[in-house]
Amino acid sequence: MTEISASSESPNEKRSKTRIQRENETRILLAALEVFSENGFRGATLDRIAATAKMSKPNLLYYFKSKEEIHVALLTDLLDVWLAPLREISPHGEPADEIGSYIRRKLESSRQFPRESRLFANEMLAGAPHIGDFLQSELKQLVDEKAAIFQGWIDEGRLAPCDPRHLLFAIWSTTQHYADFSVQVRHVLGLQQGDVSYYEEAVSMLETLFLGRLVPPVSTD
Amino acid sequence: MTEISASSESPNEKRSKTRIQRENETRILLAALEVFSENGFRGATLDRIAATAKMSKPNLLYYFKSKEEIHVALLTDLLDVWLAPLREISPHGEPADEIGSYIRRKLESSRQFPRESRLFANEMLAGAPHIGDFLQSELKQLVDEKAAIFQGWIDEGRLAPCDPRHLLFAIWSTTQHYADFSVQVRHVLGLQQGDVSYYEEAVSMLETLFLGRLVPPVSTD
DNA sequence: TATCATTTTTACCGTTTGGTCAAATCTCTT
DNA sequence: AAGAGATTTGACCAAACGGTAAAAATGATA
Repeated sequence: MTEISASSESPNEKRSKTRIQRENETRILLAALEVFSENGFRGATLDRIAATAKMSKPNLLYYFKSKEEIHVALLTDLLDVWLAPLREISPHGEPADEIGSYIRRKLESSRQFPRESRLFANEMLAGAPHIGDFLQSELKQLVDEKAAIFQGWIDEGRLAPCDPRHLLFAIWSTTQHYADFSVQVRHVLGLQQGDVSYYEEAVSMLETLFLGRLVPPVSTD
Repeated sequence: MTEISASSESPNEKRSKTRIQRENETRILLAALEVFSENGFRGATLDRIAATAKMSKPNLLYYFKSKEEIHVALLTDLLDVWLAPLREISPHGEPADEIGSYIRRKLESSRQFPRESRLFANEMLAGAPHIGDFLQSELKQLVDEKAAIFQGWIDEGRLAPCDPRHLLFAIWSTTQHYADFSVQVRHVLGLQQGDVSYYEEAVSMLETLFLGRLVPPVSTD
């Protein structure tokens, strides 16, 4: 398995990109996101990606020289999206505000980028063969940093005692669930295919859950 | 896509099973669980399943007549495992006890059957092509029933006001996360491959989270 | 130990898969 | 309008894919 490091485009490592190049690369990446996020890396096929992108397979391979290269390109973009909401947590705000807005950012991310979320989930389920390094280095480092902030709040009595890392796990899982398990959510709630109206209820539920007791000075009554 | 309904075994629909038959079917199912749970239905191959089961592919197909039949057999077994903890929730207990023990049952299920959990997650990510009916009928019905219990508690002031279905989503996601995203959990916590020592911390975190405020009369101090 | 059903293997089949190649077409610049 | 470079296509390939047929090997039973 090739882990991601430096991304290199296919036609002409150097010269700036053509209009057609830019258009087609986005089309391919969009189609690939659709297919990879549904079936995972092994379950996806170049034929399906090409068909979704309305493009012949050899033409697709003119822009990305392998299935893996497309996947790596998607994952690279994804990791920024994934980390962005976490980075914003500040040690200077009120715990309730910081956690509350982090939850809202993550939920918003689930609503806006459900396929990216499923792409990430698929990679996890497969054992993170392509982004293991990222998890161990970049992510771990950022989590350590943010966990320290939480721990500080706990020590000051501004946050209920708990394991900061597991608090993050709880936030990640509950928010991503609405993207990754949206089929189940919709079926249980009796909603149609494209209906994502449950996000308002989700915000309310998760704020009640995470801010109700974990952050003592705040009352949600 | 074939939805599951009645399961039929391959050799001899009627006569009782041989020792060899029983042994080989379990070996196959175990190997298939390993492969399907990592790569999903499309990403899994009969060759890999056969290799994992230390069996030739035609021999494997002597016991199950298609890839799909193996998958259906696994999903059928899975659904019972998945529903069991939910069924146990009783309207007669204390909200804090019922929710607390439900969380512990779900966490225990994640620890004991992580591959089953990932199999389920893969099916969700793919859009539930095989168990869509189950979600809409059996699961929805059971959820409606249990949600009514929660709603009763809310009306009696024994549970903080919230959407009962979304409360269930939160419990499902947080508990299953430890099985489905175990790679991420381990990497972030800096643990080794097989190390699942984080489950104790998880119990503690989730009890703090779900029982801290949602259930007012109980104090976790 | 002979017999019969069960189990396993070997050799295969048609299709799908990821990927290549050279020729054909298109686009942009001059 | 012509030439060069960028783009697209059709024909193809070897390997992997899900699955089959029939013979060979094994197991149970009398």
